[in-house]
Amino acid sequence: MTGIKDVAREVEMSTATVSRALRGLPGVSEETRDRVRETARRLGYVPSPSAAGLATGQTRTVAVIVPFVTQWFFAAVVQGAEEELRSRGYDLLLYNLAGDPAARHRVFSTSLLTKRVDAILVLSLTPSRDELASLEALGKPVTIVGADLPGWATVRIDDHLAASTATQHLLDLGHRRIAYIGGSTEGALDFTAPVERVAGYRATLAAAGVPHDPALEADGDFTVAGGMRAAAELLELADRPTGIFAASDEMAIGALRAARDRGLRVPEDLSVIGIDDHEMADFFDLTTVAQPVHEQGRVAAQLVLGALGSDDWDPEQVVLPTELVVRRTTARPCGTPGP
Amino acid sequence: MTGIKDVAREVEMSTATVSRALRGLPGVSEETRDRVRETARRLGYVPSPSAAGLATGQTRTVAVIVPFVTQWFFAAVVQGAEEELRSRGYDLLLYNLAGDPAARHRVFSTSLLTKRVDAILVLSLTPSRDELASLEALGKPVTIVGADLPGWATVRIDDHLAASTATQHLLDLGHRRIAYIGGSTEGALDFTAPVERVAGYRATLAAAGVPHDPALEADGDFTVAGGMRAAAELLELADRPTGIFAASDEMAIGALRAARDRGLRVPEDLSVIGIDDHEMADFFDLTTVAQPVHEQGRVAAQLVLGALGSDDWDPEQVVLPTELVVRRTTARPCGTPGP
DNA sequence: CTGAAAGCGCTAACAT
DNA sequence: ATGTTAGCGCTTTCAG
Repeated sequence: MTGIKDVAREVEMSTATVSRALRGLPGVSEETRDRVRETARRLGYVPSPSAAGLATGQTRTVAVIVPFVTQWFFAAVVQGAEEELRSRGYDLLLYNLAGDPAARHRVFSTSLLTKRVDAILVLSLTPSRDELASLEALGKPVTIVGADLPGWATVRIDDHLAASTATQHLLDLGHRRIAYIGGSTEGALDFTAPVERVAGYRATLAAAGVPHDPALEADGDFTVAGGMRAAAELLELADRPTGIFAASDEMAIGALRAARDRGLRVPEDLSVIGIDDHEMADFFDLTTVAQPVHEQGRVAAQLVLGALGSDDWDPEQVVLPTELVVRRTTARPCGTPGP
Repeated sequence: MTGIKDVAREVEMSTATVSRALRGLPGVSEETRDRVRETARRLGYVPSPSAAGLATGQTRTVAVIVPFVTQWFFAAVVQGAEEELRSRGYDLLLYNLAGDPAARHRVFSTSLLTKRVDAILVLSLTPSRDELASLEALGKPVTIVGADLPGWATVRIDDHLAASTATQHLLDLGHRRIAYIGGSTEGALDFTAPVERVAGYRATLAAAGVPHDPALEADGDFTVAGGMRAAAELLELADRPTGIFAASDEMAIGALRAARDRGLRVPEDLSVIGIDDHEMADFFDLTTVAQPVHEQGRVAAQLVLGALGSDDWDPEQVVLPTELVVRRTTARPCGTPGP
């Protein structure tokens, strides 16, 4: 295994010079730098991250904590973050919680991450008070994707607005019986999104003078199967909804299926709208409120890397825009006169 | 930041003893061990991976190289691997190629990974000759998921058999015009699967005495959109197929949509079968050949960790079973008498 | 069963 | 512009 000493010996210089030359530090003649670079390349020299890390206290690695990699949304955010990190020479350590509370506890509680990474990206889960304290205690830059946490660096969409946009779209089409499929607003993995989205739904309905009907709110667990179950219930209601707003595209897709199973036509008998603009949304002709998924990963990585640069970091709160994408699962309810 | 010295001072012992005690090495009295453990816990001591790595030459980290994290299959394999690795105290460094040839080249060519990880997991992409040479040169345990590479540790399914099972299922139902949607068999990310699957399809057809028709083979790029495009072409054929075998569920789902767009009923007018048992397969009532996805990740991790234990490693080739899952997208072609 | 001391491979002051 | 000299925090002989 060739080390820095081998390179130094070869160019007949000290390891210090080699180190400086290779890292582009000032105080090395151009000629020396070239010679060192060339020699290092020829010898196949690769610096040891362990040694460099021990000497500098930096690992050039960031931890990405994600609830479920298998969910498209998270995978896409991870991908965005990975691109940005790699382009800046950072490695990405993946911590997949996969709904395991023990895993979650381990990752947050012990300072497992302290000496392992330079910064942390937390995806779409709101850390508990204790967990926030642990994160803070790490004394490392942390960026949270998908949560609204004053004082912390966050990147997210305006969930309240997104929900409002979706609900308003249905209202504008003439719907009044509008159901909501969301996720439980508490639990081991408590996102901010569920809370804000249901609030946006309610507020928009209220603003339109539509009375709130708790029977129209169902829990779809943010999965296709859950969305299907929830929609099935809603569609059994005596006074069934004419429109369903699902807080995620996956649940909306489940709702589509539930409608089909009952012989309901979409959008003639039932309108369905989601949030995300999932990979498969176009495929399902699903009307949705699109959010920049990949972009959230990139921006989060940028934020956290920015912090690594300057020492007086001001945790920024980035809110990325959403956009209504009208496809073919929403229309005026039957019997409504056209515009 | 509390280090091993702090713990040593506290228990009034040498750092050597503390190190031994904490790592469960022999030669430490039970009493001392307990006291050290307790003190370390109290002080919130966490060993520095950089320092330990420098001293031992081990990083307790494994690299996982994946073509696209956003594809469910890969994400699921990663999740399986992550669980296994974490349970054994290893960290997972994610390298997402995302179709970027430059990224791929960087990861494989330079010995970037040499001093960074103890072992490597390569998912579902067949390394080129050069890449294999680089991997070999690392001198670290490597396990490849989804490829059949004699001499290397691999875990995969029998792709030929899976394709054969799918094709035979269609044949058994009475289909004769059976189309195949696969992926290009060459390219930057050349999997083993495409090659083996198309071969299985052809062989099974041949064995049944069905003449080979190149017009019935289309490229679906292993994506939903690609599957839809490919199926659209196939269904425009004058003598169109009565059955479509897609080499992945995502392409099969695309085919389903293409059929629907043309007003074809599935399975009455067209049978469709895939491979994977994708998360959404059940939802689409898709008949498929299921493969153990999560399991492949776990087993791959086990293999590679096993290698880390013993020094005379015998690279094992694990083939996991597949299973035909008949749902409701396949049936006898119209006009065929029942059994 | 425990301790002293010598590194692991690199970086960072401080010299020159 | 380059070299010398200490470490970084842990593990590991080798002694005792």
